[in-house]
Amino acid sequence: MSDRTKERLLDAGEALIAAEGFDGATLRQVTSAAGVNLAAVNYHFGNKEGLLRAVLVRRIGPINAERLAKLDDLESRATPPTLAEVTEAFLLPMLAMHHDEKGRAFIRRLLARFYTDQGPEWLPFFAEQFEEVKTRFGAAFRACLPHLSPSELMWRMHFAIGAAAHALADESRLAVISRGLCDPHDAEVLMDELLRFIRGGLAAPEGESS
Amino acid sequence: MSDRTKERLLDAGEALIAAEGFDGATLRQVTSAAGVNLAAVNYHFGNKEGLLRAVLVRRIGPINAERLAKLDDLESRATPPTLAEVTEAFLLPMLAMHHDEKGRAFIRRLLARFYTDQGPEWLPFFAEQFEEVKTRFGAAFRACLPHLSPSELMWRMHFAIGAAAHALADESRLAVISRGLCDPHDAEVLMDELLRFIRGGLAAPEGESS
DNA sequence: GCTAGTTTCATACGCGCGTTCGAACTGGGG
DNA sequence: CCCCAGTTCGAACGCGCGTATGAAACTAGC
Repeated sequence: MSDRTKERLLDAGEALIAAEGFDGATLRQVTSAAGVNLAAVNYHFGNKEGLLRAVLVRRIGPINAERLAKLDDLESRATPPTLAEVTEAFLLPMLAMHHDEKGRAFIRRLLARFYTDQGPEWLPFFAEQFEEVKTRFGAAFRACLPHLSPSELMWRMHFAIGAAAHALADESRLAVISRGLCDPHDAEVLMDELLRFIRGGLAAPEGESS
Repeated sequence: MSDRTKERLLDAGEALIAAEGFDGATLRQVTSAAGVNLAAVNYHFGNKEGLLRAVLVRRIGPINAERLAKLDDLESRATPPTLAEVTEAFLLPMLAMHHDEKGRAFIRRLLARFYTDQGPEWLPFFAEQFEEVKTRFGAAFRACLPHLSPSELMWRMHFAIGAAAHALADESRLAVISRGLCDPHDAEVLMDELLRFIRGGLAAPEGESS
């Protein structure tokens, strides 16, 4: 049965690429962890990069679907959504993955890393994966923040994503610099603080020009 | 002359590691770009990782020195520094590097990337490099934001660094998602918007607990 | 129970990597 | 003039990588 092998490869590939990075994880490690033959990756995914694409798509798809579903809910109500609600609809589906170990590993070492780290060759891939989310949430944020110019809103969404990606990617730096005061694994506090910071940043007074 | 070779290696190493990543850049590329023998890296820096450390130290040192100098200036005045001033003292030395091509490449692909991307084995290195900056600026921010609990301040500094690292690391994503509305290379606008966002985030209302 | 198609397997190839080593070179002090 | 410590050089080693290939094993339909 082919599906079994494919799934095992996706699982092992996700875990190992998350742990070691795309270059760091070798096909020998992946196939051996999956309990399949070395050649299986090339048979099922063409090559190593094909495996990475499949791993990313499998995780990103559901997250973005949930984001859009939450936004649908908000927009189907009588009253227009607030900034806090739109922000939550955007961030919660990602933060929810923090609850299980595998999801956390994926988001930290794969999604956040690749989103920060991507070479230009991955831009079309990400643009396609996030196209609908970007459009829909851009409009929703604009409705909450009518005082911002379009470009200013784009800048701030960009910064917000950066803050989120960085916070999610962090495993231990925060614990070290805060001397144990903050625990980056505590998803609830993280979400709380992150939402507050991002709302504050998004809602900051507009600049004088443009 | 040894210093010449060392410097050429640092220059070439910085450029190539920034362009290709640490794993991606090969010693053959680096030494050939530097016009020196392949073995020179191992002679002068011990091994490939030694070269990376030297590259990082050469750039990070002056940035942090300038940060602290700016903070000294602020604190030697009669009136206590404002949040905006402390934020600028922290961010400007990094953003100033955006003005020349090499500095930009370094900060984007090396500093931002490594700060996000570091494995646990690099934590002591970064902790040592940033120890004084963290302590001094932590105190300065706390003086500006007395309503925040220590842990809440740490979280927000963490998010602020994430937003900055992400914004600095970006080469073209913002231009794509904004459909050309925003130019991530425009250091002046970037600084302006980033400062505004971060001030807004840092100054957000405090949470109810802890 | 044979056959055609799909999937898995063992194995090998070629390549480029980081590192090593001893010889060749260099220039300033005896 | 030569010596010697510091530096550069060419060449090689061993290794692990991604990929390719062809045979073996499996799975259904007739």
